[in-house]
Amino acid sequence: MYEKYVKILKDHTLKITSPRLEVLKYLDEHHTHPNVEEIYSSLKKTHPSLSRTTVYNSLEILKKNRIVQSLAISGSELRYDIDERLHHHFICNRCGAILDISIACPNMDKTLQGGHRVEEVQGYFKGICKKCQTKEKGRSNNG
Amino acid sequence: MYEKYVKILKDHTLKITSPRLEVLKYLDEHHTHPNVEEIYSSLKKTHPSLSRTTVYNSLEILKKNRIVQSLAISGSELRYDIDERLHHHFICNRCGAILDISIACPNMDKTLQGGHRVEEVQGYFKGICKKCQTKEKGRSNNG
DNA sequence: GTGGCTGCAAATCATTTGCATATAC
DNA sequence: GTATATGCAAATGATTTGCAGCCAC
Repeated sequence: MYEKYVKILKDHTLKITSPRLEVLKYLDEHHTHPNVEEIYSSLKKTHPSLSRTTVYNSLEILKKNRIVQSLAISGSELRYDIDERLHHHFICNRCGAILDISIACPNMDKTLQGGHRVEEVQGYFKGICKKCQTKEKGRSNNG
Repeated sequence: MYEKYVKILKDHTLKITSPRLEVLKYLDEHHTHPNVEEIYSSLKKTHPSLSRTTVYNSLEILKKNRIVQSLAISGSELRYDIDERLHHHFICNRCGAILDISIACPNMDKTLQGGHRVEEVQGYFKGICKKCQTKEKGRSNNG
């Protein structure tokens, strides 16, 4: 059940603790780009002693080890994602859904014109998702 | 002196107020991607009655009118920029500088694979800027 | 004249910090 | 056994809100 996550932590020489395994499992099973509150309140149900601080701590160390990445796309709070390289994100300005975008952006992991070394690229696409467009058509074009 | 900014506001049928003109002028003259505090404390010197709230309000309405854009690139606070379309940003993880990147990312202003309508694209490139790389070489490769 | 804007103080909300206890190795 | 992680409560810091007075149009 947890071997997969144990392995990930071991591979990065991180201590194996319950909160880290749970956070990792949660992100692996929910590719919805949850914020801290969502992760916390969900895990709290089965692990009542869990604290928000620990969720923050766990995410922080997973992030430092490039196991997860944080997204500032929503504006108000950070959202988290298992860090599979080379994908970007779309946020719907209507419903707030955050979707993975698999187009490759050129110039990743390169040195830019000015000589700046790029270590990470995040592409944030904002607009109206398919679903919300359909809804709009449905009720003509008012509101 | 302010005609340029008056025109911008008029073109968007916004009321011409001193805070709006000053914020606009500040961003036009400082392409450093300042945060609210920087804008506020700078303008406060010459306009002592200015309030932080008004800076927030002004930026908000300028943003709604697509005259400025906000960047969530720094993590902790929003940074602002005169909104010239089609440019992206690089942040140096060492010194925190935010630089304009002029490469064009494909797939802007298009409909993505999933049928999502894109209205805005922000590319955040993170790494080590030229200057900081030079500094590092200077002192060998420790610390 | 009036609706929208400004500016103040208080509230909110995500995140961080300090610290005592617990636990992985 | 010890360094590190957890969990609690309090602190911080950016941003928002409520509201009274003011000003652009």
